[in-house]
Amino acid sequence: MIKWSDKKIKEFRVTLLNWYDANCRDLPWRQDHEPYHIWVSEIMLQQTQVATVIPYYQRFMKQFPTIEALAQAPEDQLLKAWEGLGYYSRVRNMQRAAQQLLADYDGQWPQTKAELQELVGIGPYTAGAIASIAFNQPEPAVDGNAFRVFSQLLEIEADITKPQTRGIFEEAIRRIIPADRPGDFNQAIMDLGASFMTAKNPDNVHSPVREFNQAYIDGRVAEFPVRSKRLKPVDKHYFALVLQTPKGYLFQQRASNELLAKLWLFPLIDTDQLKVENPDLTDDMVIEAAENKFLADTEIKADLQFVDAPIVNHTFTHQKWHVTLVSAELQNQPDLSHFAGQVVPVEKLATMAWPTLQKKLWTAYEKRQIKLF
DNA sequence: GAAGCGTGGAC
DNA sequence: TGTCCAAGCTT
Repeated sequence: MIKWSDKKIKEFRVTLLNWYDANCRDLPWRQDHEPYHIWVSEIMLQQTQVATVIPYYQRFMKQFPTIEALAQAPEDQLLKAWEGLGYYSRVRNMQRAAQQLLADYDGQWPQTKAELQELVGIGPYTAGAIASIAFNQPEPAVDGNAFRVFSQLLEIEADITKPQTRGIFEEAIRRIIPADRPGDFNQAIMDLGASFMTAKNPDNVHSPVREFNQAYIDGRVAEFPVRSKRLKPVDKHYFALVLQTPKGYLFQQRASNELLAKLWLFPLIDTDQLKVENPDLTDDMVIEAAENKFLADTEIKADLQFVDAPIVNHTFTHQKWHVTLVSAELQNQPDLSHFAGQVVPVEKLATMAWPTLQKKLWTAYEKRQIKLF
């Protein structure tokens, strides 16, 4: 498959690793090869930029310095430490894997890629990264950087969004990766992909591996990697009800099978669904219908004076939410025995793990215009 | 195998 | 504002 001669492969390794030795990034998780450190960093780095991860990693390591600390941590503390990173199942899975490591492996890490992949949250990329960086195994670690770099070096035209394409890249990399420094090799590819061979505005003129970059030589860099287009996010519409009571704010927990699973948000009403259930509903009646539905569902007996309706937009990977925020202050504590949620005192708000949407809702709430008349 | 899952940076 | 992408994994 790969056309490179043995001589060219050797020259590439030397060129890449010499460059890496002189120019590798000084990152907090590169201070040692502790599998726990490599693991936590790799999980955080999934679909997340290095600059974003650094402060999270440093705080996380202070708070949960060992596998044991991670395994024993209360989930709300873990989620608070993960707040704002997104893909919250990552930290839940990581804790499960930590417990798995202690229970099934007596805290001793398995060192092969296949065994590592058995742990929840560790897929082919992360298993390859841990195996090569922490355990010196000659395993490929194919992330977005590796897809981009090798697709250009070797002009691989397979669509990288297809699951089966990974194997093509892994096979090629297995012939190139050096047995003596596999971890450095994989990390060098990632540093290359983050510096010269970037997705946007690459600088191949100064790239240390420009002579090996067939796509660059052929003037075809922009053609690689081949990737099918992603779908546009679907629009969704909600009302968020901010209810302040003497004992605190009302929150509802997201279901475990939906977006932002098990996180706590202001109560939301799906107004798209409301319109499906009641096709005659006009736009200016939706707000009242939403409020009435909420009061009916919760059996809260109160004369709510909702004010304002700022709209908070938030885009997830597959959905674009348009959330109209309405708020009311209840002077007397209502009967909440039929309310499926919790009342959070003001002083406890800061201990909750708020996804970015909830932060935006809170900001909009604080900025709301108080109508005096 | 396709779809679902968060967020922020860069342009 | 829109679009693409970033050290992907699970179902």
